Amino acid sequence: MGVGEPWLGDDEQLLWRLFLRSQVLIEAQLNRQLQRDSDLSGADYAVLVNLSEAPEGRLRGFELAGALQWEKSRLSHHLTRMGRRGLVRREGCPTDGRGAFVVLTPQGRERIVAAAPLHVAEVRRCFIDALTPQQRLAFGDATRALVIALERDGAE
Amino acid sequence: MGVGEPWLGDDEQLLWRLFLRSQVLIEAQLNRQLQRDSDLSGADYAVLVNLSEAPEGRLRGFELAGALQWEKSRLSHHLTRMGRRGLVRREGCPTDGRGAFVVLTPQGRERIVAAAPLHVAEVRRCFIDALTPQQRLAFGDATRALVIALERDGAE
DNA sequence: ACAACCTGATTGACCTATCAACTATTCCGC
DNA sequence: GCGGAATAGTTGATAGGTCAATCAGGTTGT
Repeated sequence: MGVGEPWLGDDEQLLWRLFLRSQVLIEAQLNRQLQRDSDLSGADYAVLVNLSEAPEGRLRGFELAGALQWEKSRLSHHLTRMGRRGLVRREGCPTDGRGAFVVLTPQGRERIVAAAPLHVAEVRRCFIDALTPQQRLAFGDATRALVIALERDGAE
Repeated sequence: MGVGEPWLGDDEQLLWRLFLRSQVLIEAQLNRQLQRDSDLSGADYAVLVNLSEAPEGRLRGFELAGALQWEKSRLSHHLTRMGRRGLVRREGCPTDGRGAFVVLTPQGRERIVAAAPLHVAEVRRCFIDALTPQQRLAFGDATRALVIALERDGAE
């Protein structure tokens, strides 16, 4: 036994399946809301939030990719599509010839500013308000432990 | 402010971002492991697990779609691809002319039997063992509340 | 019996994600 | 400074996901 049993116990199994299910449900719910109210995908929203929080609405590609935990090629394709819709723009980096800045356009900023309150309200409704204050504390504690373990693991 | 503030407080914001991040990280980690060790995607694995737990490794399409919470068209496309790889097979339903059974092939069963212990070990390593027993209890409690709220919401 | 409707499933078009290969630039050791 | 390794980003092929349309087979009401 010592190091950990190979199989999961019933309670562990249940916990894991609950977690998987919560992910699927909440992602679906929030994507629906974003699409319906703001014509944005969850991916679009995540990109726009990151840019809008950066100074002058601009980030280097690799910074954005890191923040989102996306592959560079996914980011590149996605930015091309968002560029076509006028949400972002690419700009060369003067100090590093390889690199590029991703810049929020004025329309992009308008869109995220309009979308955010509606989205936040949905997050509150589906997530925050579904938990008691005690549950929120305990949940945050456990989730933090999880994230820390996973990030240590991923960093290597 | 009674009904709930429009914006999220710092602690709420943090909780939400932790949750999002935990989802991204754990999904990525487990998909990587499945692909590397067993040449299966998370979706493949989920299908195979459901079939292998069903009597005789066979389920009606709509049952499988329900269990996975997938759209029928997603399932259909995915089964076509898995069929090409010899993991599953379709079979007509004698008692309902519209319907079809999805059946685990012998190779499919081999694959899931080989994949499961490795995958479970990774779930244990990344998820179960990253939490203390107290954290697991609290996490399960909160996640259950979340799932219940989301399912009530989705059902209407 | 038969029309209207519902259900289980498939298809095709389109959008998104991943992987491997590639280009261009910078960094580093010597 | 020069050759090799590492880094930033793009591209194209392919796999996966969503939506709307379709189809065949059941179900229900009259």
